[in-house]
Amino acid sequence: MATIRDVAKVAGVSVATVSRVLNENGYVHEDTRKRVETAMEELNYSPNEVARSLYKKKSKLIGLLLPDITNPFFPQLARGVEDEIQKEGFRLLFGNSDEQPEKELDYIHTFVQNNVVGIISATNDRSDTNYKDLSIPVVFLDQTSKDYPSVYGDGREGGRTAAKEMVKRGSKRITILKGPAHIQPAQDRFQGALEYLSESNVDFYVMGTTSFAFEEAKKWAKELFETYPDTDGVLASNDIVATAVLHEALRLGKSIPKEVQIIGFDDIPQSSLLFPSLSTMRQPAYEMGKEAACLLIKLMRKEYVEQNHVEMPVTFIERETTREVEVNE
Amino acid sequence: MATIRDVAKVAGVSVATVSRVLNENGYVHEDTRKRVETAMEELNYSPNEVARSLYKKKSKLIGLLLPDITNPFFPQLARGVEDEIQKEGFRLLFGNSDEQPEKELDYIHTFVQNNVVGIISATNDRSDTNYKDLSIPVVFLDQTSKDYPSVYGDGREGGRTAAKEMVKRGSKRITILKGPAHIQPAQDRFQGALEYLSESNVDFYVMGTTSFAFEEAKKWAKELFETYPDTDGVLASNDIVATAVLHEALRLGKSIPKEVQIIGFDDIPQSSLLFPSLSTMRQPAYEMGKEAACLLIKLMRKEYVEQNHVEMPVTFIERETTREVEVNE
DNA sequence: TTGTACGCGTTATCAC
DNA sequence: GTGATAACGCGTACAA
Repeated sequence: MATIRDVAKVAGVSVATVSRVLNENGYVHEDTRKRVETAMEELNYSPNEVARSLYKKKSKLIGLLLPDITNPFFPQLARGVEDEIQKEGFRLLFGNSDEQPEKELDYIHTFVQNNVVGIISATNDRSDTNYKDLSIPVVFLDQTSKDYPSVYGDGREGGRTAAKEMVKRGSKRITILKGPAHIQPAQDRFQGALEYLSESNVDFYVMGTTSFAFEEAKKWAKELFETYPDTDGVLASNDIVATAVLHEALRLGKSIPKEVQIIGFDDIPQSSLLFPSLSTMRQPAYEMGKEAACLLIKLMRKEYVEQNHVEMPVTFIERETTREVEVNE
Repeated sequence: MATIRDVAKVAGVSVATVSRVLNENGYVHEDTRKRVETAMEELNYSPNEVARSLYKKKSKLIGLLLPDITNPFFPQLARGVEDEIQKEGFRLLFGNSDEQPEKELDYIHTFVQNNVVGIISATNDRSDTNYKDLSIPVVFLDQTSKDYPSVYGDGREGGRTAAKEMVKRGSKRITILKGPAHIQPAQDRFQGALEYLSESNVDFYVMGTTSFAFEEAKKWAKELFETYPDTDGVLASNDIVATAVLHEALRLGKSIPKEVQIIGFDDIPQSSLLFPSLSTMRQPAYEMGKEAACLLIKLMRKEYVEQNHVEMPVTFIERETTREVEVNE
């Protein structure tokens, strides 16, 4: 690895001059610039980011913290973030928290230890205390926050819309699957759905759940149809749970969407591949990632941002687990 | 951020001593150690990884390069890697190459610029030239390599097994979907299947494809049944393609697995959720990730490794797109 | 327009 | 046992 000193020697100048052509600041004669540049070529020089980072107390790294990349909703988010920051020359320091506070704290720690210039976090820690003392910008993703900039889908409205679309399609005894209490977005959707159904004239049940893991979801799906056998519509807290419900309904021989309608949330890639394909509320994950990255970059540059909290639209994706709208309604 | 100097001052010792207790080397009196440790507590000190990295020319970072985390096969790999290296205190510098050589090169560049201690690469660059001049260990993942350590599923045998299982279950006119030419694992599977079918007494067709994207796969699926309408068994190059084939077959009103059997490859999470669920050759992605990480760590520590190339078993997962074995055969 | 010298926070090598 | 001090590679006052 050639250093700036080597380049200086070969070019017959001082390190300061090399640094100047490198960073394109300060005056430097055209001829010397050429000499330096050819020297760089010759030595195949490229500046040491670590030394830079040490001196400037700023790296070109951004920390990305996800609950679990294995959950199909997150790869899209991650790609959105990466594609956006990559354009600006930033790279990703990446970790999964598994929703464990210690892991989360640990990653935040390594982020600052490595001089990251910003953090994007999609974890569900509502306390935010982990981020209190940070001197770098933090953007929360897929999560609302009073104190911090954030990018999230409009869960409340999404929940309302899901409920509305289901009622519009004729379900009369709807079960809402209330997602894990500690996951804010899940609660928002639930609230939205609850609001709408409360105002409507259909019966509904509420069933609590505690995670988004498919294996667990299977159990709730089973429980759902045992406890509320007359359910004719299910508002699932996300697509994974919806998938489990769909499977269970099929297993019980129920006709979908004729006897039971199902609407999921997120529109993860596999939802369109199910059979019947899953009607769902789409969250624009990739765009959300991009948006969060944009926001973070603006924040890092201390540019003015009109809106610290960007709420992304959640749209109904009509597929095969919902019926046609009843026209005479 | 407290520095080592601050700690030294508070503890009334020199930075050298602090460094010694920090790194647990050299002699240091029990009493002074205590003083230093309490000083650290007090200042909430934690060493600056960047400075360390600069001096030692080694960070605690490992570079992970994937083709595309959005492809459902890779999140599992990534998790395997992360879980393993995390235990040893390493963190991930992460990037997607999109199979673009420039991006790949760019990421490798930032990896070395940031003093990573090792690289795990799952890209499909067969040239390997990008990695030639690296002074740090590299492990290829989901990919064979003569020159570099690597971890991969036994594609050849997987391909053979897939073909065998399909023949065993009675398909007589099998179409092999030959995956993209530049993706080695896909070619291995293809070769394996080809081998077996060549030796067997069933007819078969071969159809080329050029990517693993679902939207493209749909077209090939369509083409497949147009070109070879009498196909009664499809050996897909991976689960994404298999899914497309399954959908097309269903669309055409073919009965699965009665008229057409389908076997995928990878066993991505969604395969079990399809309807009918997809029979496939399982690659243990998570374990492969772990294995690659283990290997890399051993390499970094210059420990002896019996085997630079670890081949993981690929197993047949029998689900609903294949029939029962015909007993009287 | 260019060069010198120092500091960024650590670790390691010497003296003491 | 402990303390100066020189690296590590780079950026930047300040001097020339």
